[in-house]
Amino acid sequence: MTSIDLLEAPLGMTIAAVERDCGLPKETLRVWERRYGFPKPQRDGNGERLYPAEQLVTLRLLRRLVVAGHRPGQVVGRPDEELSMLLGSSGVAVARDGGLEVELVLELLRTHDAVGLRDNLNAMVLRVGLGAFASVIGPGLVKAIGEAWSRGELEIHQEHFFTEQFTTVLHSAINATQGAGLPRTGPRVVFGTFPQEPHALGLMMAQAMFAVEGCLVISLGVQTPIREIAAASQAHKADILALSFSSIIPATQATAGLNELRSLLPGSVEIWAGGACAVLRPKAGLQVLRGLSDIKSAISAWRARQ
Amino acid sequence: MTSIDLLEAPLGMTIAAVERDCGLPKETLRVWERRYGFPKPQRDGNGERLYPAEQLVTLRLLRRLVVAGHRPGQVVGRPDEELSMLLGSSGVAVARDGGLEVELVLELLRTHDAVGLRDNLNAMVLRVGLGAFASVIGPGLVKAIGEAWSRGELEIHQEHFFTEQFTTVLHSAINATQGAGLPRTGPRVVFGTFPQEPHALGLMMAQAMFAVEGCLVISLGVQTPIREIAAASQAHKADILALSFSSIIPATQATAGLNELRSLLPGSVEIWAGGACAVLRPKAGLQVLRGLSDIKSAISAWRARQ
DNA sequence: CCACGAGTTTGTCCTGGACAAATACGCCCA
DNA sequence: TGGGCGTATTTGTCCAGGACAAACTCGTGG
Repeated sequence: MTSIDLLEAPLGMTIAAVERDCGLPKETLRVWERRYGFPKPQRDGNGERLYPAEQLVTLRLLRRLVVAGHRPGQVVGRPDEELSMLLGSSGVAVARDGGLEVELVLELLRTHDAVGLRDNLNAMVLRVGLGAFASVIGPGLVKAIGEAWSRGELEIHQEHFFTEQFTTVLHSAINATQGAGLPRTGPRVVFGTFPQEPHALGLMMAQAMFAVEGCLVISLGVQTPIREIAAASQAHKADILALSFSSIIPATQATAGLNELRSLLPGSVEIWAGGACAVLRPKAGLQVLRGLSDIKSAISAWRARQ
Repeated sequence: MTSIDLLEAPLGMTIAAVERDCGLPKETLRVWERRYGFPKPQRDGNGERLYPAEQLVTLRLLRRLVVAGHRPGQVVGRPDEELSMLLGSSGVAVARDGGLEVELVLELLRTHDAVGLRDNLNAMVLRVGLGAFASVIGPGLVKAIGEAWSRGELEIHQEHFFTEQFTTVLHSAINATQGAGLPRTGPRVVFGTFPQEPHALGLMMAQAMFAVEGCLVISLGVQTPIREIAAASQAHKADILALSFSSIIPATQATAGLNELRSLLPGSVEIWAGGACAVLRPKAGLQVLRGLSDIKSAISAWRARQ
């Protein structure tokens, strides 16, 4: 019941707020400070850590590097410029290659053009179709905006605003595909994420991909306890349970959770996992999709199996 | 990097697994053990806690009770039967007065009828209009489902599922009102909630009410830092900043945050607050809306003032 | 009946130590 | 030179027990 970090004081954010913001557990933040001398937060009157904004920027960089495979001992403590260089060189080629759509959306965000953003997102769906929007344009936008944010080129509120608009447009399109009377030719699919996984956009884009293939999509939203996911899959008589993993979820927890789910569900329910979490491995009773574009063919394969 | 808590070992689950499963933070689990003597997990060879399955069942009951308002000191340590009874009786003057829509939706949730729920929600919007749906039916549904959940009549996953469907339908309707070319006669309104406020449904219903009145709605979603809310309001040249408060946010923090926002924003931006948080009081530069139905007349008053 | 102050409860934070899983490194052998 | 394998280092997570402030309860007085 310690003070909630409202009005994120100019002095800094509490350790809990940093955990939320950067996705680094409190324990890791403390042990990094002990071992590497960074982060070095100030302390409030009660000796509690207060992380200033600059260190948050560095921590976000560090997290991306660690996720990308660098070891903390090698990168924690280096200056920001060096970290950015490492990030740039560490594969994934920043390269503003996003295409026209990405440039357009970034410009609309920079100019705070709410009307333009909504109209253009809706227009993109109509122009290229929901499938291409959700599997190509959407991931490109999400990636580019995440990178722009971690480079400090976008404010938090601009990212929030984008997420909200994107969500609205996607929900609207998904709802339209599922209307009464439309034929349903595909499997019943239940969607969810693990309790530690708050990232909703990947899940929604996956939903869209299944929806355009004529599936019945049943979403639980994000952060559902594992046995609730299992219970929902059975209650809805799902053919497939689709789970989304971003890179923030530790690989060990992802595999542990998947194992538990597999043991809770009958073999008739297939489990499909996808997302940026690169460490997932297919095994008996678990199908791993490398990207949103794989969904179409995976559904075809499922149909063939029936 | 501790052991993977795979398939709920017969000996028990690690503390991290319990945190995920029950939603109780590790620190709370340890301090409950220290203070109340429960939970009392076994220890592995290394002295680490291993929670047996029975204690997990109790912990899930306890969490529901605490969320429902019971204090840990009163309930931790009681036998399971007693806890279940408390859960059953904690319904505060139930009164299933919800009307036909509420009964219908509860029944659809009980029978896990995904298609029926979506079709009926969409049909309700068409039948009564978005305004009545968002100000009358929506709040009734949310309230009834929250109560049913706290009585244990609905599972967590059923509530998740409802939230997701309701969100999709509402987003779809809001998106339709804001299409290109439609006339906009009302103010520009930015929406958000404070960082401690994760409840999105109230915010979305408010959005819908403003949208049907011809406003330009610009949502930041939930849990935006206060100075990001202020920055967004100015960047989007908002006429009104609309904030939603559920009852989970302490009144002191709500007022403190509102004061800070008022001081950050120019007088030309009105601040409107609403939601279940009953303690809000209007003051200079702050308008308090008692319910979603007040929004229509408040917008008329705003128009008259211009 | 409501407001206010003292007392209790409760969640979160702290330190510094420990350990096992994961990773890197050196070595031997082909 | 290159590929397995045993050892050394790194790193995330856990532990105990103490502390404190926010939130809540309850009794008192206007």
